[in-house]
Amino acid sequence: MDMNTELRNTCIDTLKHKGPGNACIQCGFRSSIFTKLSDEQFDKLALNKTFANAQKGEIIAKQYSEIKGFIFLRVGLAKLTRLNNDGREQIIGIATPKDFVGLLSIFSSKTYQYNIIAIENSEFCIVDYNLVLELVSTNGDFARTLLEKISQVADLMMETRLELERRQIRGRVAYIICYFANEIYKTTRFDLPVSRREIAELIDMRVENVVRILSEFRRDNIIRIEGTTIEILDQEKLRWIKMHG
Amino acid sequence: MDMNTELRNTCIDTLKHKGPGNACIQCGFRSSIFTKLSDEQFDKLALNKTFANAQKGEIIAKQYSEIKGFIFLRVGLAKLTRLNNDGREQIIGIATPKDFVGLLSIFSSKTYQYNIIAIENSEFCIVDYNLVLELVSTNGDFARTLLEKISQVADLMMETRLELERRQIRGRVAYIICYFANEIYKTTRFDLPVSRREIAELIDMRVENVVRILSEFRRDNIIRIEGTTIEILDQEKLRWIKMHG
DNA sequence: CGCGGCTTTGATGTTCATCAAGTAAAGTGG
DNA sequence: CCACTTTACTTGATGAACATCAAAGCCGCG
Repeated sequence: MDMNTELRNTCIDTLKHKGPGNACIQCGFRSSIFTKLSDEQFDKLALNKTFANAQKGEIIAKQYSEIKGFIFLRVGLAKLTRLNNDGREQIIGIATPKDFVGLLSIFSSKTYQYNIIAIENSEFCIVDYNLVLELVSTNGDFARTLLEKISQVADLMMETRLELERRQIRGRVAYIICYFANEIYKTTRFDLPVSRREIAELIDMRVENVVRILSEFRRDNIIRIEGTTIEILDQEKLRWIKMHG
Repeated sequence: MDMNTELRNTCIDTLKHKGPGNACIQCGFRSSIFTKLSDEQFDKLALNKTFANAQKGEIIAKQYSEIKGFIFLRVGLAKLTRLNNDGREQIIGIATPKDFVGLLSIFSSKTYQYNIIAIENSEFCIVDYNLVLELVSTNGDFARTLLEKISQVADLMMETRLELERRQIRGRVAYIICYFANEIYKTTRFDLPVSRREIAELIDMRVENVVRILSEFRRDNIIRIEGTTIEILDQEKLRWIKMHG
């Protein structure tokens, strides 16, 4: 966690510095969607943002609560969830570092459409909502960047849902394991940040079946499980199941 | 179809008129997302748009083909589809009059992410892509309107997918019938514009099961079916199935 | 007429949710 | 520190929901 604390210090420092153009470079905040802002505009933004962190399991934002600002996830992982009418919790997606969490629906409503809950200890910045709106109105290039970003997020989200929908349980579990390995941790061996129940909620299946498939994968030497750690042993076979399972 | 031809004439007329602020009022084109444009800006847009129509079944835009412009559906209905890796056609959603079809992913890629196919005889306008981009850059208020619109579309799309996902087949079929009745035709008696197969693709089920459930609904006097016409007889029961089925 | 596409119904097997029960791990209060 | 509760994980058995296969009727069209 050396890098994380270093990042935090960097960003907190820049809050005091407020040297034009230097702020928040290392944590990727500026390069995420704010490249088209002038130094003055960006500094104003940087000064009006607040820093916060959340322990694993902590709620960062509640569904239907008023939107206070844009949430930029600096370090950690968070899940987006929503409560169904029938009382079941559904996980929409997972936010990774450098994401603006819930960006997609932020312009359509005064309230968050989803719960945002940390699934790893997380650090994030909250940028004032009205300030961003003002910038959209006054800086067209920034607005265009934002449009592109939102469009990308939407595409990715739909793609994920549609891909999951058409798969059966084996394919879905394989999909999720690959997702964590390739998209998030970029390694074949990682600590699962979510419980079996959460995996089930993420792929719209039942806990028991998720467990069953994981056991099956283990029995077939496709993965190894040690506590919360998962290691992919047979990438080929897993990919095959992901595509055809 | 009197109203439709009237609308078409209206819009085609305005192309010749180009009187500031008067163009395309009746077909809802301007009020959709262009309210924040100056009259000059809007007129330039209106002059650079092309009018087209598509017969039922005709392809308006192909997945992965280059984006020529923003497609504004004036009259008719269109489905958004995509081809899965396994060769199955999946229907993402249905576009209704006054929709900018595929707006959601239009800023993220140079190519259309979905097929757009007319499921009723349709009329649409295509607005030049680069012109809109230019307007985004130069008119911040317009950009903001666009952001709100995209955000709404994204929310609605996700909502629909998530709602469908968690239902079983009876609930899904009921959901779709209600959707056509309430959202599209706004009457309890209407002509289904889609085949049984298309309903199946829309709700991610098999044709046979869709047919079975429709027959079941008919047997239980929930709906009446005459050819392609569907009439809802027991709205209460249908709504109940939609919610709890 | 005959062909292909769409629709419909029945029979059958697979997949998955549910129920049940038990183990392990982790927190809680005395 | 230990009994006690709670929560997560795991496996098996059973039934419900759905896909698949098969077959037949219908309709439009060349």
